[in-house]
Amino acid sequence: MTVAKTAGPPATSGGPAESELGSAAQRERRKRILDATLILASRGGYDAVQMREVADRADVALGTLYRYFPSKIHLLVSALAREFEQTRQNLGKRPVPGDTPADRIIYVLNKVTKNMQREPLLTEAITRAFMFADPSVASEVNAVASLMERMLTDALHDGEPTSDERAIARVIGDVWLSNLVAWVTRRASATDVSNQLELAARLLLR
Amino acid sequence: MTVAKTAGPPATSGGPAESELGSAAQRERRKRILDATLILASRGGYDAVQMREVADRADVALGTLYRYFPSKIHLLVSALAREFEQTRQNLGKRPVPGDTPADRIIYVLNKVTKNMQREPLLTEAITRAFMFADPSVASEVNAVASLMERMLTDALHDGEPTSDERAIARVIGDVWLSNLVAWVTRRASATDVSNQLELAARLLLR
DNA sequence: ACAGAAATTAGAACACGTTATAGTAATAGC
DNA sequence: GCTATTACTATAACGTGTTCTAATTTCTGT
Repeated sequence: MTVAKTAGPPATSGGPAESELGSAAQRERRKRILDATLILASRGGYDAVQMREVADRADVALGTLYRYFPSKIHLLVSALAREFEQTRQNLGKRPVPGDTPADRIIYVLNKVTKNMQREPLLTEAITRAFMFADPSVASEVNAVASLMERMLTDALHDGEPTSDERAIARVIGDVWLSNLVAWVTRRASATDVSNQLELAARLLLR
Repeated sequence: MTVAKTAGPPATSGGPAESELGSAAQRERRKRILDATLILASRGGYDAVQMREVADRADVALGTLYRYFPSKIHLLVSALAREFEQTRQNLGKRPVPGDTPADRIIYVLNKVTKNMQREPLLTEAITRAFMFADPSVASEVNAVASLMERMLTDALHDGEPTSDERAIARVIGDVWLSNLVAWVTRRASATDVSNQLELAARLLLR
């Protein structure tokens, strides 16, 4: 006889403002978990993020880890979301340099790409999780995707983007993602990625 | 003391013509393995492709399966390569209909997309494998990627594509891949995918 | 302050990809 | 044909993601 699930802990997905869910202790736990995840990921990539190890480092029981993040994929994608949020805030601080929309987009893309090259193993871990996600992670993945889209449309100009611009941003986001995957699997070098992105931006924004 | 690896069986990766590697019995085994893989994948998706089950159905020992395909990912990507090869041959039979390059590209994209929607679980299995691949699968992945690129440049017109055209084809391939992933994870509907692809094609080929 | 509910813990248990081992069959070079 | 090498089989074993259980702690409402 199946029993209704318990109410559950701070939901993983993207409610209004994650920072205010649950008690202080719970927010602390969540933070420790994500911190441990990022440390392990930057040191050893996807394979090094082992659930038992994450739980240990975060000082929570394995069961608790799973209560907060129902799978390794959820965990990594959520970690990505947190990082991304931060990147975007950093970018948002000052206006994007560049004279044309294409230049500004390329600037943003290069910035993000360089960021990821600084932590290749972290990028590998997170990218693979992102790409391996199944429907149960859809909301987290969508959160990241629309963050990306917003980052790109913001680079085009101030204010609301037109629907054409949003389409362009999405296409560029797609190209970026594909190239990220290619880079992670070493099918493309860093300069390959830059070139491809620049080329795509110029093709779309001419 | 590490001993040199044995010569090994029919290599998985993309030599000149796969069909002629190894003895007839080996080619048979390889075929049975890939057939079993596709059957399981179409029935239950990625998770249903279990190595023990594949080996059973293909009437080979588990060890043999691993001798032919060093991992589940290799297996699925190789299965994809075989299918893709076939799709391309089907497409190649008659000239692509459509008056403009954009129309022809869109035609091809819709064709491929419809194909994949006919076997959603198979597509899910294969897409996830493709996206989860690590550097050790790079050559197989590259083989599929360039097949895709060729399919798209062929749709533009006869003969050798210019470098701009190849860039466009690659961008469209990227968009296609991203949308495929989105479709598989149910973040995008079939019509979403069609629309996105059409939009991208028009933006790039105007 | 207390009872009941929910969350957390420690640890066993399970599933499936992968690796390792020992024995048997097929094959190739002579 | 004979033997050394290679391929294959059957099966056990291991690692890590995930689930389950029982006991304990923390929280919540009164």
